Amino acid sequence: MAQVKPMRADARRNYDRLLEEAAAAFAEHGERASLDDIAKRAGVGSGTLYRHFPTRQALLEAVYVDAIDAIAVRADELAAELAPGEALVEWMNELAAGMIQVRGLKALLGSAMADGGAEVLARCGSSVKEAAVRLVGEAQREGTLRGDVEPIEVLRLAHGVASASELGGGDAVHIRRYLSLLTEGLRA
Amino acid sequence: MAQVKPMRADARRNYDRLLEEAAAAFAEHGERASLDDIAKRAGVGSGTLYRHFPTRQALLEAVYVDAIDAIAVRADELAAELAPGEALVEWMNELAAGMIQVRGLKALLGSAMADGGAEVLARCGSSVKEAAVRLVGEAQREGTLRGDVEPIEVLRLAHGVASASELGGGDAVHIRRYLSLLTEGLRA
DNA sequence: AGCCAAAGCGGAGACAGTCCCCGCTTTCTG
DNA sequence: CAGAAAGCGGGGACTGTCTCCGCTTTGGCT
Repeated sequence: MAQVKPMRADARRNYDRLLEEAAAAFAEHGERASLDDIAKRAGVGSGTLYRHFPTRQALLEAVYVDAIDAIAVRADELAAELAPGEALVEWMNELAAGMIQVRGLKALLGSAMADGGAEVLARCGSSVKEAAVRLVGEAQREGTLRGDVEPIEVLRLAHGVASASELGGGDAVHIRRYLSLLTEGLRA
Repeated sequence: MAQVKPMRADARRNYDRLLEEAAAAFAEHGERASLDDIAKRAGVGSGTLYRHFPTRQALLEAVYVDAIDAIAVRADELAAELAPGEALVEWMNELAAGMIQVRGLKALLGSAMADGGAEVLARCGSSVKEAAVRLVGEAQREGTLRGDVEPIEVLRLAHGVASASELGGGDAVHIRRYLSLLTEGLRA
């Protein structure tokens, strides 16, 4: 998705600098870090920040595009290594872990998975959705995943697992535990 | 929990008025409604609001004590009407529905279910926790619920179900669906 | 090289929210 | 009914968001 018209050199410089500082600030202070502060740290005026990224959401999206793409790529790696059913569960595990560890990613992906959130994050959310479609399809063809489960449901359940795990501290043990309760079911 | 020393008449009046307006404001504008605005609507200064409720959390807690108690009471009603396993599932369903419908309740109960959140909401959170202990115990004794599931895990899973359902619109159909996927498990 | 239109910058400032402080008012007590 | 204590309230400091517009930088063009 290269610019149709290349950015002016100073604009490009500021854009990159902002992205860099935003990543640092979000990592340090959480997804609610002050935007004006990010601008200051990047050595630009706040107007410049808001021109490049009209909303906090837009900035978060730009910052986490890489993390989101990595999640989508990871789906294919797992599909190549493991049986379809295992690949799906392992992917959900990594997806939930990513949503917890990378601060702000859960809310961001959440809005991509929300009912009318299609347009908001069309670009980066879609690669994750496509990955889900593939993994779910294969697991169902294999016969280890319930046939009536939709890919979007799997994504939302991963979000739910992340939410539940977060309450317990959000470490790997909790994620595996709640994911296992989901895959196995609560029935005796 | 009556005051050891009764409140002064004007203090009591303001307290009640604030609670009333806060409930209206949270219902209307969500849990992030302006606190100064609530004070204004209640006809008191912001200082008065902050004296009675030092944090937003404290105000939310006070507003939703009733809703939370109702959830705890509902556990016993369901236990009397249904088989233990069904009572637990139905309660989780109502718990998740409550967390979505009563705006702010999900975040509030979330902090009560969080790892170190014991003290924060000791009072109103504990009645819910005790209800969970009862329902889980009976369902396990009956043999319809996995024996290794902890009550706190059930609460966190209800929170997770609410999170997942919210992404789909948060209506009753979604809640039942995600809860059913959890109880039955994802395996074919 | 030098010009100049357009692209882009940046920070002042309007606005909204949170929360504290402390002089003033109301209530309760004897 | 007076005095002390409890409580009030709103001004104001502070932080964050976001816009506006005069000024600067850039890059194509000669």
